[in-house]
Amino acid sequence: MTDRPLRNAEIAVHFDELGDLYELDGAISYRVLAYRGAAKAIREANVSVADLAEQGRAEEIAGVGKTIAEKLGVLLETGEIPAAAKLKAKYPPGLVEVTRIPGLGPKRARILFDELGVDSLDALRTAAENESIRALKGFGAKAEENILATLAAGANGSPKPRMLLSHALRIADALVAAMREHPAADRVELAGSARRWTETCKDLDIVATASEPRALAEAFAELPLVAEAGKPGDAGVRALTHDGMGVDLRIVPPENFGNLLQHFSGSKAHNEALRSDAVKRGFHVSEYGVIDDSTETTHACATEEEVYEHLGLPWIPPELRENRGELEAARRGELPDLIEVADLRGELHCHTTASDGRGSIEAMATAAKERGYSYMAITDHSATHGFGNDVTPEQLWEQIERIRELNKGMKGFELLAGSEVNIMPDGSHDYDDDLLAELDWIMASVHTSFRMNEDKMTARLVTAMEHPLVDAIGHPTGRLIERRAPYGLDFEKVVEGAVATGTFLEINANPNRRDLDELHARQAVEAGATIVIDSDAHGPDTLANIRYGVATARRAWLQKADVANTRTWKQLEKLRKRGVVKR
DNA sequence: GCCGTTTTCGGCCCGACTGTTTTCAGTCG
Repeated sequence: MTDRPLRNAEIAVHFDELGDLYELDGAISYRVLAYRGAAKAIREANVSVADLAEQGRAEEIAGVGKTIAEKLGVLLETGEIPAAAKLKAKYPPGLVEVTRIPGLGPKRARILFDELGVDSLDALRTAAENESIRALKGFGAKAEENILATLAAGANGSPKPRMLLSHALRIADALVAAMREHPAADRVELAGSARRWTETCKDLDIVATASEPRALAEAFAELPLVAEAGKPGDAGVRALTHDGMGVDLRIVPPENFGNLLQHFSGSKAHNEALRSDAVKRGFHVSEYGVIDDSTETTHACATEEEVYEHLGLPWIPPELRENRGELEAARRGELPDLIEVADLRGELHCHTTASDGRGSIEAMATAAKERGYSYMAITDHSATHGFGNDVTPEQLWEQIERIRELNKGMKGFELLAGSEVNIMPDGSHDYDDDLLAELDWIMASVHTSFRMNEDKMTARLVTAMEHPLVDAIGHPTGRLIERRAPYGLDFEKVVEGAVATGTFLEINANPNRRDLDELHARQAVEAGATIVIDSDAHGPDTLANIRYGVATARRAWLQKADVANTRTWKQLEKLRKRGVVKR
C-alpha cells in the first residue's frame, strides 16, 4: 500500500457504504440520498477530489456540503470515516447482502435483524424455513415463500451481473425488428440504457404504440427469442429471453409516446434532475405527461422533443442523459455537437492473419473502403506479443514492402504500414528505432505485466509516449468490462504526458474494452489531449465495432474536432507530434 | 445532508406494484 492519496473512485466507495449504513440505521431517506449523490459526483469528478479537499475546496463539488467535506477530510487523513466505523460495529456485514434480496430493502432487513437476529443470507434462509418471519408485522407467508424462492434461484446478495451492450443489442435489435413487422405495430423504439449506449445493460426496455396493443403484446410474448413472458395486456408485457435478459415492452397511445420514450430512456439520475428542475419552474413531469401548474393542464407529448420543449430545453441526445451537466448545458444552449460514426475518415488499429487477425491485408482494406474510409493502418502485434502471433522484425520489413506495393494499386485510398508495438515494463518498445521509423503509424499498448504498481505503470506509459515515433497509446487503461479492472494508473499524469508529448489516446471500440471509458475520455479532452477512435478489428466483420467507440466518445461529450481520425490522413499527419514523414 | 429567481428553513421526482392490510409502507424502476 502506497501512501498516495485516495482516488475518486475509492473515496466514492466509502461514501456509498456510509449511505448504505445510514439507510440500515433508519436515517431519513434524503440524508441517504445526499451521501449517494455526493458519491456519484466524487466518482465522476474529472479532477482529483483528494487534491481539491487538500486545498479546502471540496464544497465546490455539487452535492458536497459542510458535513460531507468534513468527513472527506477525516477520511483522507485517517483512511476511514468515524461515523461509518461506528455503524459497522453495530450492523454485521452480512446484513447489507440481505438488503439486496429482491423484495427486501433496508427497512425490512432491519426488522428481520432486530426481531429475529437475521445477520446473513444463511440466517435469512433458516428463518424463512422455520416460518418465523410470518409472525412479524408487515410480513406474511408469501414473504417467506418469495425469500426461499429467490435464494433457491441463486440470489447471493451481490449485484446481478450486467450484460455487455454488444450482446444486449443483438437481442434488442432482433426484438425491435420483429415487432416493427407486426401489423398492429405503429411505432417501436428501443429505450433504456441500451438507447444511451451504456457499457452494459441490466435489462431491455422497448416502447411502442399500436393499433391493437394487446395483439402486439401477445405477439411479443410468442417470439422465438422469448423464453417466458407474463400476461400480455394493453399496457404491454414483461418477458425473459433465453439467456436470462429481462425485457419490458410498454405500449401507450400515440399522443403519449414522447413521454414514455423519455421516461424509459432514463437515466434515473437524468430524470430525477429533470423533474426537480421542472418543479422549480412550475411543472411536473411523468411518463404520462407534463403538468403545467399555472394552467393546471397536462400536456401529452407525442415526441421527446415536445417533452423537453415544454421545459424550455432543446432535445438532449440519450448518450448525454446521465446528469453530468447536460441539463445546465442544454439550458445555456451549449450542448455539444456530438461526433457521429459517419465523421470518421479512417481506421488506425486493426489486425490481419500476420498476427492474430482472421483476414488478409486485402480483405481488411476492402472492408475499410466499403465503410467509406479513405485510409487504414495495418497494426499487427509486435515481436514480443507471444502466443505465436507475433510479427518478427524480418516479417514486418516484408509486410511494409507488401503494403507499399498494395497501396500503389489503391485509388482514393491510403493503405498505411503500422504496428501495435508492445510497451515493455520499462516503457521501451520491442522493435528497433530504424524499423519503427519505416512505419507510417505506431500504436503502443500494454499487453504484459499488468500488475505493476501504480507509479511504475504510470511511468511506463509516460516513457512510452516520450518516444518520438509513438503516435498513439492503445487501450490505455487495459480494462475488460465486467472481467478485468484497469491497471493501476495515475490517469491525470498519463493525460499530462499525452498533452506534453502530443501523443494521441485511443478509445478502443472493442465492446469488451471501450477503453478509454467515457469519463476518462472526457477528462483527457478537457485537459487538451486528442483522441483516436479505433475498432481494433481482428477481422473484416469487426470493423463495425467502431460504433461502440463512437458511443463512448458521445457519452464523453466529444465532438468531431476532438478526434484525430475524423480528419483526412494528410491533415492527421500534420497534427501528430512527428509530423509528416517523407518517404 | 444539501440547497436557494418561492426559501438560510422547509422542501427534496414520479408512479406502479406487492403484500399486507382494511388505507398503506416499502420496494422497484
